[in-house]
Amino acid sequence: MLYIGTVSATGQGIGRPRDRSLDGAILAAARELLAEVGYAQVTMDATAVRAGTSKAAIYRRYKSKAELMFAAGVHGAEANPPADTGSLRDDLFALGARIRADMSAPTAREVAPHVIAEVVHSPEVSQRLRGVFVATERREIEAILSRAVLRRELPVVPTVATVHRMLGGALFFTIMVIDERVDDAELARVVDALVAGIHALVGQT
Amino acid sequence: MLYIGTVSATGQGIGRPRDRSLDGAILAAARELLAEVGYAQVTMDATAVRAGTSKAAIYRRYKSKAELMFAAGVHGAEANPPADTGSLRDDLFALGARIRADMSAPTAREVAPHVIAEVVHSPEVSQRLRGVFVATERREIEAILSRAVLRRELPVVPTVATVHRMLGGALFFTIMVIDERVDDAELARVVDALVAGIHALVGQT
Amino acid sequence: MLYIGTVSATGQGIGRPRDRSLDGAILAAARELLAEVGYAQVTMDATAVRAGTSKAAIYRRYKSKAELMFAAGVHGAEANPPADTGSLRDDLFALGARIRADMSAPTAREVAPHVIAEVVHSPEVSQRLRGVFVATERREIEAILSRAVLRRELPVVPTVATVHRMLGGALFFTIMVIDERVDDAELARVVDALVAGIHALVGQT
Amino acid sequence: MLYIGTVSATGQGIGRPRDRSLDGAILAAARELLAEVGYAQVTMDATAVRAGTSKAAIYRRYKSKAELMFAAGVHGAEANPPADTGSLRDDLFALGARIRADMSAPTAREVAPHVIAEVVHSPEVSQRLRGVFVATERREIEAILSRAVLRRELPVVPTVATVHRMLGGALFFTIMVIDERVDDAELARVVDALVAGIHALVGQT
DNA sequence: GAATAAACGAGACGGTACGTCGCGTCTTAAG
DNA sequence: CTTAAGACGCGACGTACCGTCTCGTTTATTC
Repeated sequence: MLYIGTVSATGQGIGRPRDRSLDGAILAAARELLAEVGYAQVTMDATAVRAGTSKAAIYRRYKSKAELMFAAGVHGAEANPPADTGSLRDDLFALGARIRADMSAPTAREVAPHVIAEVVHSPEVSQRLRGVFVATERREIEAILSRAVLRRELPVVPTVATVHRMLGGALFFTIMVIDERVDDAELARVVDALVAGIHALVGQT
Repeated sequence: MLYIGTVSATGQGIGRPRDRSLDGAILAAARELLAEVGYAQVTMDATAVRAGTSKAAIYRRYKSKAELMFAAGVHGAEANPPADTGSLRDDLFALGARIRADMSAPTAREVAPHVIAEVVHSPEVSQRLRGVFVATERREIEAILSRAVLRRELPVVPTVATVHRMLGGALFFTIMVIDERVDDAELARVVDALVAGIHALVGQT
Repeated sequence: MLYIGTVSATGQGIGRPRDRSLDGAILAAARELLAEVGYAQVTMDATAVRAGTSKAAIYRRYKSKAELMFAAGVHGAEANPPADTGSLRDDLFALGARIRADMSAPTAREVAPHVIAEVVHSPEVSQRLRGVFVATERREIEAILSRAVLRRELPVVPTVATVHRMLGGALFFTIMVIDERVDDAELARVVDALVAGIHALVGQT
Repeated sequence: MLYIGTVSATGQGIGRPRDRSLDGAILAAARELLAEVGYAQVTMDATAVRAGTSKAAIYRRYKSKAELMFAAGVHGAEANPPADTGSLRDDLFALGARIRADMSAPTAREVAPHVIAEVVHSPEVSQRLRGVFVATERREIEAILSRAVLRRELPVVPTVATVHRMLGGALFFTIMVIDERVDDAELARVVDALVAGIHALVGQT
């Protein structure tokens, strides 16, 4: 879900080459600890020990604990846009189901609050968040809405940001803040209401 | 907005009574520092100095920095339910505007992420959050929806939780996560879509 | 052994009179704790609780922890000069045995090091120590030596301070510093050597 | 004079080696502060600042303030046994003069009381004290007495411990407890008495 | 008998130091 | 040049204790 990205250059060239297997070991160790003890209790020392390496190796790859945690909180950030289901309603449901899954991942639940805590202080984090994560979701929503227009379900594409807010917000808020699970029935209610809202936004009664 | 609550007992009874003026001084100091330097940079020592007291006095009232920050992040938690505006749409707009204001407060923006970070680990925090903050908002929404039913705008009261998720979620997500401001026009779009969604939920076309 | 003395005035006169039973309760509590946990681990709060009273009552009697500990470390400071045994050697042995007993008392062993730690910094403590404790012992030694002169064991009274240093020092050093017990045989050796030394000091071969 | 010894392992081997220059800086800082403000007023923070380092570096070397103070109270513990002066009396005077100097050192006067305060509670401290400090002095006294036997001043070597008690005790007691200076005349009196006592111990009239 | 004045218990208060912990950097030897 | 190991500077945390204070209450003496 989140993708904030690592920072360090590859370091290819002269000298001893970087041990690529450490990349995975470090991330795996970080993810495990994240899930086991939680963000605040993860320490760089413990991560290094778990990964069978040293702090120096970690700091050569991530410039801070926050960077490492961000990286560890990311699934793969791979763009796997849900396929066309044939209707606006089902497309939104499929997207909602994927977002729900992403947000429910333990590592995501650990890391997300700390990312949004930094948003206020770091324009850079704020921009990376919008540029990668938000932009991806909005692109997917735009694709879904465009398909609906092609399908003649909608006359025009409504404000993408508004749709995004309502779908993503409802899920984020419920899962992260209210700490409730979203079952399929509830997701269906949200999506149904959202579809009605979308029609209202584009001026259909 | 947030109310997590202090923990310490009142201490009434025998012995020197708590200096009630310190309660305010400590909270004020914490709020000022929170707004000035941000959650992570607030220190208990600095708070004590700013409040003109000592760490011991703070720890007599809050059992950790987190508790103090939570308390400081609370506005007043006063229930000031928006008055009846005469229509469902305007009632929701007014409520949305108040929630927007609460969430935009600097102290709330600082503290909220840390609260939701603890939700996963502390059932107690989770319950306090739901029991106070969420319950209050849902009660207000229920009142609004009930008035709409009385007004014959709606045939029955729809699922309150769903409405809450969509309104609160859209605002929280936009303000805290996406880090965008919500102007009146955008709030109107959200509320309009939500009203349409509410009608859909209760089975009107 | 040590007598440093309490400080507070009696407080007789108008108002509620001091509860004299507290005097004993406080001292007893302090002595018990001193023996149980040691000087550093005795706290004023614990002493108050043990004595069934409050810190205020203690601080009305002693102006600091050090004062209380000093008082608690004192036996009775009662002057009970050993009776005339009939010979210099036996008089010194009897005195040595009493000093040995005083120094071996658990409370004395706890308090004495802290008293001598203050000697360097507080001329007042230094003077009180010399004026009460040292002066008493030297008076006793002078009495013993005078009796020996009367008995014709010695031609004149030697330097009292030197005799005091050697007897008191040997015992203090062995018990407090070297942490060895002084049995009667060893005490006898010390006293015998001291008697010979005394004769040397007054010029007898 | 006192040697209690540091505790931490050398830390030789892999990893960044201990900065040996810090060892000296920390000890020097501790000694300075000890002499300037006294044991109780020395703080670990101030010591760290004075040494140009951090508390962590100190605690890596000493496991508590007491350990550091003990180490700082030690002169050099270098065994510099006084040379043969040609007579028992002068050998003892020379040794007494050196002990007097050691005990008069400000750091020793500060630390010694606290060491002997711990003797009662810590068998380890008690043993270290006896094993290093007492053993060294007794070895020196034994050497002196053996030379006297070779010189035919004495028929046999008397009980070393008794001689040690009387010499060391008289000095310790006078300097640390009674808080009086020991001038050469007084030291001579003590030594003369002691020599007579030694002869008595070995059976000469 | 009421007023006064101080002792009492309980416990909060300001201050200060302790010892611990984690971050991110630096330094070594080994590869 | 990377790695493993671990020391380093920094700075905050939460705890503990001292000696003071502020209450409400109790207990004598004085008016």
